[in-house]
Amino acid sequence: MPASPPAEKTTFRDVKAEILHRITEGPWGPGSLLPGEVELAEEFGCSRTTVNRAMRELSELGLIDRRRKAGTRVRKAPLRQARFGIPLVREEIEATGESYRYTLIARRLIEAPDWVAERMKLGPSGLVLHVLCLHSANGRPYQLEDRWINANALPQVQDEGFEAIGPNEWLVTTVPFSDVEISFQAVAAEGAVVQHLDHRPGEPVFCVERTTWWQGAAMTFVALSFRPGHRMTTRY
Amino acid sequence: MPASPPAEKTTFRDVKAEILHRITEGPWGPGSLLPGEVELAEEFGCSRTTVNRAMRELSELGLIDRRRKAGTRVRKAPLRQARFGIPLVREEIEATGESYRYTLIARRLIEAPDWVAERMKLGPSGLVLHVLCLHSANGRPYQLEDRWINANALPQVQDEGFEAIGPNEWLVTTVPFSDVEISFQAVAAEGAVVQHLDHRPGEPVFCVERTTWWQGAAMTFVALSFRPGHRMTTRY
DNA sequence: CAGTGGTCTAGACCACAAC
DNA sequence: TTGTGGTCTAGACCACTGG
Repeated sequence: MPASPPAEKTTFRDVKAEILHRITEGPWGPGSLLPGEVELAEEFGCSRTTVNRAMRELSELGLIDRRRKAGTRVRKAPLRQARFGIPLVREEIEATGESYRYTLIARRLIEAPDWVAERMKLGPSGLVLHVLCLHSANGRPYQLEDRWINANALPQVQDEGFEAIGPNEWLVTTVPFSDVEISFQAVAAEGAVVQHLDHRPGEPVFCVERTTWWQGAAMTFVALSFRPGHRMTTRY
Repeated sequence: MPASPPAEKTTFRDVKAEILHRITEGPWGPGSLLPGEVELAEEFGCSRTTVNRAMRELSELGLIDRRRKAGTRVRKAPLRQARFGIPLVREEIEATGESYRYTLIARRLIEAPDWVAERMKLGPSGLVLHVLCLHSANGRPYQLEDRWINANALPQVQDEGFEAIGPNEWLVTTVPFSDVEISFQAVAAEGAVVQHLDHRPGEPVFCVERTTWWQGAAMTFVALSFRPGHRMTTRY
């Protein structure tokens, strides 16, 4: 006689997919109340733990709203959130099949200018290493990196010439961080951006700024300017 | 005699925090191999399940790399990823304490122009509802919404005048979606953006484009242009 | 092949919040 | 007060993959 088929267990992925299905195409429209975990566990023939994990993940995705005693409801307006990967420039470029090149433009150890000191919340005598460098794709300018590194907190940075590798790559493998603030904006091209990035003065530039903190102190602040026409894209 | 203290159980949060601590400030530097789940469970006096959840979440955060048989390692270059919330404009504005106002500028039912048809992958005779509207904060223009809605897939949209509420709010409570593509860029101000958003021609504009799909068809495409100086910021 | 993570289970207790 | 989700446990089997 044939052995009974493996009788696959219901996985939390199965449950998650089925609930998702019922939400997007089935009977559970926006605002509706879902059955409790126990009930669903019975229906799906699995343990409550499994249902719980499925629903927890849907909750993290922002599709449902869970409250003790009140139960689980489908969100009326799904929490819209997008995740962006922030790759190393080198990887971003090489991923498209283009060749990557790094060029150091300037490197100075100085007192932080006021605006930088403010951004990084440096006290007086804020010694910083300022590095300006260019990342190119197939020989054409791709991204200009305007980097400021806290030289008091990271004295070893003074031994780095950054002739061959960018501060970006040095930092990620050397400096821990606990907190990152990142912002996107559109600015008008000027100065170094015009000079090194094939921009005409006043032309729109997509710009990313990032401050990295560790133990309450800013380790580094960077302004990244991209070549004309750059887009940052994601799907979810 | 005093009852013995509650003898708090170790939670997965405790474990997560402790591991995080050892990674960022302790002995587990980038690249190092962490103890196995069983070993950690013994050390922390909890079940393997608890350790597993803690490590799974750290893995989702991109801080550690887990592989069967190989064990768990601290990532050399932490996966950089940023999460951006995509709020309704109304909420974004009201959250800052400013007053919100909606203004309909234009509404036309037309054949999709080529560039829109391409974006939304519409076939021939792609009927779309085009809505242009403005979101203001404290009476000043804040965001211009250039919206295209698939009128074949969503015939009921033709009954909506959009005089009082924006297509944005109508859509989120009406149309399900399975897939979203979003992109950010810097563009030069022109046309309606200049006319309605206090931009001078050629001035940089921060622009978000979003296409929303359901069951393989594009439901809507929108281009959002922000007032001068707008920043999109997040922390993680 | 054997070690490590991935997941399921059945049961339990608890915290919160709606009633 | 009581129902619902949040979490822990101890044990089990399995899947992947490195050596």
